[in-house]
Amino acid sequence: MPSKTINPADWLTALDESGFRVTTVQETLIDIFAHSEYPLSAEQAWDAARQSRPKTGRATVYRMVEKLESLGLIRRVHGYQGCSHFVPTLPELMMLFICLDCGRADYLDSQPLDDLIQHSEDTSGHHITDSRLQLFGACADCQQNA
Amino acid sequence: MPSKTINPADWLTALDESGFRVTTVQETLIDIFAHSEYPLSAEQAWDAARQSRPKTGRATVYRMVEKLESLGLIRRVHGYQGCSHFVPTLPELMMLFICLDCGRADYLDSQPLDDLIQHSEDTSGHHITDSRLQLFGACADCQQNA
DNA sequence: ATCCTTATTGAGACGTGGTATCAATAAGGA
DNA sequence: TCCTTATTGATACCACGTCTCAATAAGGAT
Repeated sequence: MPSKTINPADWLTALDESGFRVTTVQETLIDIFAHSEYPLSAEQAWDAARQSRPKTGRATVYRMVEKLESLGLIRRVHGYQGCSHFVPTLPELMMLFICLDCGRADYLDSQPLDDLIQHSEDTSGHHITDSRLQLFGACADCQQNA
Repeated sequence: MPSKTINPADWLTALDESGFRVTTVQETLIDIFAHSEYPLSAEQAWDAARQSRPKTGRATVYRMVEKLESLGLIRRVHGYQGCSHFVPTLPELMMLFICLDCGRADYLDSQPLDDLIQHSEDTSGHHITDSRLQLFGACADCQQNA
């Protein structure tokens, strides 16, 4: 499982540059998402947030998740315990693999997907503007330990 | 947009052969899903069902959707107005394209996806057991009429 | 055709995930 | 330090989906 290189400070900068105020809830939630190896739901993030910041409100967490997603900092994982879990986005690595044993996310080079999209456009005549691909299975580690 | 070849009678046969009783609600709902060119939510299917069969219950529709999905007769569309819309499954054509203009579903040959998965397994060492791919954009027709 | 068993249904209560409202709080520029 | 206003927290609310259970209706046996 490759190590992730995510810097919470960059996320705060991104929020700041988008014209949002930087608050303590944000720092808390960004820390939670940026450091999670596992897909997290808003509800789970709320639980986590209240451990260090008990008065954190539920709506705030949902608003924050929406904001982080719209800024492209976190991505929704479709089909892992529903469609409401999120993982941090890694730039340039858009293909997402989730291990169904340990639950961890892995990021794969998106070039094959880009190629697939190009090929599909060429053969179908459609103009493809958005895609989502989710891969599930057993990661290399879990296969070995099975 | 290629025409679909879906036969509602086959769906009833599939239910019958799976040991389920064949009922009038089923016929109604199968007709609705099998003939829809657009992704349909359970709620929408419920509305449609009550037009011809007013006493149809909500839970029944949800149960039926679950059954049809588990039999592989309909597929969930991820990321088009949420993740709770369904389209009929076309065997062998697993890649799904949704036009964001007209909303219609189109089915693409899944070979490129199979290749992508094979390639990802080879390069990542993960064993991939499940995948979902959704493509969105403007279909050939809508591009022309734009 | 009729009966009998039991899967399926319909109605409505319920639960959960997510949103809207609004007064209170706190960023951060003046 | 003050002032404006974005953000927050509490809570009411809503939508989607599930559970329960008595009533219904498939469909095999007679």
